[in-house]
Amino acid sequence: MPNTFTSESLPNRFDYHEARQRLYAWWEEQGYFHARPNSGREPFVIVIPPPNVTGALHLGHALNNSLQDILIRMKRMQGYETLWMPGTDHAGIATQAVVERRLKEEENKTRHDLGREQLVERIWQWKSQYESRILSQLKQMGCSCDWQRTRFTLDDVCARAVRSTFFDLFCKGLIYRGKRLVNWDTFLQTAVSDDEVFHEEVKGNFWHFRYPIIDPQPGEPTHVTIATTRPETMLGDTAVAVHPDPAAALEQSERLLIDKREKAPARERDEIQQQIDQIRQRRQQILPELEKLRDMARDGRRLLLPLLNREIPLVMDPWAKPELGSGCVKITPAHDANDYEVGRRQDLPMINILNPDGTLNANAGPYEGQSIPAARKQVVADLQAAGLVAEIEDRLIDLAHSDRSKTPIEPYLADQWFVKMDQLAQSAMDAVRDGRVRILPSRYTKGYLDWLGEKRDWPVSRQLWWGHQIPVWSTTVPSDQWNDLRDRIGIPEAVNADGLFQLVDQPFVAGQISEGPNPDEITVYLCVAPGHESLERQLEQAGLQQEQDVLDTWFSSALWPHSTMGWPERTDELERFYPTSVLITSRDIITLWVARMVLMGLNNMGQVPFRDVFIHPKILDGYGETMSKSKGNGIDPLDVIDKFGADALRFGMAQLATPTQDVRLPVQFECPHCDALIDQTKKNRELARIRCPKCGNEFGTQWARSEADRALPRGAAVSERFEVARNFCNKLWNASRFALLHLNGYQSGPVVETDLAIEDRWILSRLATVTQQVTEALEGYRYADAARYLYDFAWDEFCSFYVEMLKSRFQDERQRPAAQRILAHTLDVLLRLLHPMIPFITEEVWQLLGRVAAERGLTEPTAASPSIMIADWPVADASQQDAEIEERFASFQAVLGALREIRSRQNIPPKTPVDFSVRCDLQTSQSLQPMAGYFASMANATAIAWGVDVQPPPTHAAISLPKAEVFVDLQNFIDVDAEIARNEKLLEKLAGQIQGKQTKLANANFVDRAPPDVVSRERESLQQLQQQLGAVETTLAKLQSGSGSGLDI
RNA sequence: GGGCGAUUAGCUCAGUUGGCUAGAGCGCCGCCCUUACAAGGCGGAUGUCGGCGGUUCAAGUCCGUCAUCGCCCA
Repeated sequence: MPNTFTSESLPNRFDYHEARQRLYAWWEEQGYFHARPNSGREPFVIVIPPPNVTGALHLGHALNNSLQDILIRMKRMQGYETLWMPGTDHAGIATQAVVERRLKEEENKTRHDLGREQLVERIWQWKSQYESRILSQLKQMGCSCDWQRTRFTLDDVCARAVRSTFFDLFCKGLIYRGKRLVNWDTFLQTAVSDDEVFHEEVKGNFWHFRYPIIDPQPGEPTHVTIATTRPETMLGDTAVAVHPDPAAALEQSERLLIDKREKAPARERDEIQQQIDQIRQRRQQILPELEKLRDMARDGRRLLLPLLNREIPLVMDPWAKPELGSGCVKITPAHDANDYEVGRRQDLPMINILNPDGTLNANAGPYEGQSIPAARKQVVADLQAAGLVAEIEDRLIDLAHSDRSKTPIEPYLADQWFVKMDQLAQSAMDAVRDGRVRILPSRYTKGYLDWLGEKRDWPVSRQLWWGHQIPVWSTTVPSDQWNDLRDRIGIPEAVNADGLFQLVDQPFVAGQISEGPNPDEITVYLCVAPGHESLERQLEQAGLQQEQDVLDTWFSSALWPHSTMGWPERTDELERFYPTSVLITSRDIITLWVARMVLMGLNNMGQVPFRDVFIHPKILDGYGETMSKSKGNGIDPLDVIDKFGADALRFGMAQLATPTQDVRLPVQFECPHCDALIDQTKKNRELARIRCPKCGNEFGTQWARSEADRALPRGAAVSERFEVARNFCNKLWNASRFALLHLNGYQSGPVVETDLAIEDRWILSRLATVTQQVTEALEGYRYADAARYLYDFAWDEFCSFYVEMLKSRFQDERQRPAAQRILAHTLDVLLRLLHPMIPFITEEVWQLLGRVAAERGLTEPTAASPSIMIADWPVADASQQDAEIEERFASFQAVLGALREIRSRQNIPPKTPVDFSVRCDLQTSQSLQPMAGYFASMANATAIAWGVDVQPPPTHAAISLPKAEVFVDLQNFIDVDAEIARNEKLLEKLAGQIQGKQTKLANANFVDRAPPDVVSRERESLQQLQQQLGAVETTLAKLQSGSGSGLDI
């Protein structure tokens, strides 16, 4: 390959598609991503928050992973042995739901048609498809993960960790089985967690029913009225409750309302007053009856549950609210969360009336076999026939739906496995409280601690087929066969208080004895340690069965920081890379995942899983809504990469990563015909086809289903926010192109002090500062700051000034060698600083630069490393930071700016030269005069006079700067009116500012009490303003007198 | 109901611990296809910093309050 470049050999746009694939493959080949536990370097480790294999990655993942890679790449360059552990999560319910839904849609089959084994096989197929899609997305983004270590939460290594953990917790007595009211998805036939439930208001009714009282005494009510939104649940009623002290309860709510009324703004008071009046009314109207019912409840009186004719007690419980409805409430402990609590308090039977598929079971008597809606209709009709329906109200009902199947959730009493959380949660709280784990930004700490502080036991079983099957084998025997069973499988005589034991001579099986489902039955649960399949077979031969349920996905995710490294084996990886350095994730899984990782890490490893948790913002669309496929406002990172390049995607992400909690990213459709960007609206995002307003052609969207729609070319959803980053990359490419074209004949060698021009010293000073700022910003997770420092430096300083100024120096044979060395060095450092954010373009330029300038450096040039990925991270050289030079340069920039402004205001064509003079002190003129050539090359302006005594030419435009006045001779072009207008406006502005300062300085309080340096700064600035004002006044006077008598004053 | 956060230019956002004349990108206006870059260059216009009150010599920044919006928990 040639070692010189021509403008033909270097395209003026970076071909990011071609370079991305070539460079990534090369990096991987070189093994740069692979971490070696025995390198002796200090480790820096991140485990990826494993994406769900449910679907492809979206922009939120792109943000999350960009931030991880940026940090990993910087740390790698800083000399750490870096490990970025990749992998994916099996996402139990989500993935199974997706596959089941497709099964239904495409083959009209349910999972029961397939059976467990086949369904799981289908899900594995889905998994491998999406896993490779996800990993490919990460690779296209440039992520430098250690792919040789890729894990999956359901693979053998992770499975072993899960089993070991479960066995350990079981032995410690932290696992138990219990009844619990769960959110039952009747479609998927599984419990779903609260996080997988969404609430939606639907139209419904509030039915008021009357339950007869058994043998009412004279003067007593004959019926109790209750109300419900779900009539069929009355079949599971086991009591009706009345408040134990309705008078006190009414009084209390009245007090609260009065209190609220006092504090409320005026316009809300009326409404509150109405509520108070209502309570007072109730006290008159229904309190006597409620008190009577309360007394009857105390006497143990009973009601007859209609339709089933079951006797149920009237109980006293504060859950019954005298201020609502009739004041009495039906209690259905097996189908309502609040009633469940009442049932526990009052020791009521809990009658489950549902089958797992949502039909009614035998407990529903004549309604057995009906679906919920059918039963609801029938129950209402039957009650109506019996004359027991008091009223039917229309009402909006807040109904829980399953996120996965979109069907209504039924509260359902089921057997579940739990993890006791008290000690585990405490350990995770302590780790954050004492600083072993830092959560950043720190405001998220509170949520973490509050959540753990509730110490609610963790239900870990899921009625699914996709996941880690619970490693427990059980059997139930009548108590008279207990001894037989005990002998058969070797249960010891002695068990501890919780019924825990270890099998005789068998340390790999722990067990627990508990009551069976029926009286006089005993159930024994045996948990088997991993790696003992023959024991499992023996238990099965002895008549025990393995639990059908699988574990909550988060159970395996919680182990991720150590399971991925091979725990429970004591691997080199664990030894070297645990605990990890930082976890980078988004706030919605702080409790679900982060907290659980901390407590599991502490339980299994005795050490926290990571030092820092960095929480990055969440990406919303332009309307402030979370992006999702179902809304149609999601963006596929690959579409962004396609349009703007992976570097632009990453740089854009870094720019977004501010410490706020959300960032908005307006979404556009890209017309596939003309590339126009069309703003996405709430309307058009739901359309299957859109007509481009620019070219008039139609394109399809993600909603295209019909054949005609699908035949249209697809319009990708992207965001023009990445355009900024793409333009930046292009700017960098072209600055690099300039450098490469001008480094012909480059020879490495030390740069000596006398070689340095002011602009060299300036750019080196700025470079040192930026190096320091960027390093500090990234180390503090301030990505957006780091991106801004680099953007501003590269564009506004390196390109706009330094490169511009080099153009004339390259014309000079004597200056060229040093200028080339400094340019090569500056570009070299800049590329390295930018590499973590925009790895592809920086590597490409690095390789090209290596061909013309293989050895680079200021004092001791050395050979550049073969890849920028493994080049040293720049270290700021404080000795190059020079405040005085920066100040001098700022004066230069100010004068240049004044010249350009005057030119522009006066509409002087760029090619027309102008003369100017500068009135300033000696020091300023000495520092600016040597830059005369740059005024010529950058503003096409020639300096004709410098100094204190400079007088403006007769016809001129002037700009007054803090340290100088710039006069441009305008005898050929002046536009007097424009100049007068500008000066008048300026005059007004200056006068206002001076007024403000004068008032401030006239204030004795300010002068006495503000710090002296602030006061003197104010004085100085006032003086400068006054000076500028004087200059403007003079100019204005001249212009005005001149305008009457022609231009040539 | 409790908690967290946001509100700064037409749009998307920066503005350390209160202290020079509140910034950027996009968009807009004017001039320029200048041999690194029109995905560019040069210049310009645009803000009662959500409202009200308070603390302070000094408030976009601190406190209170109201309004609007978002998220989390119950």
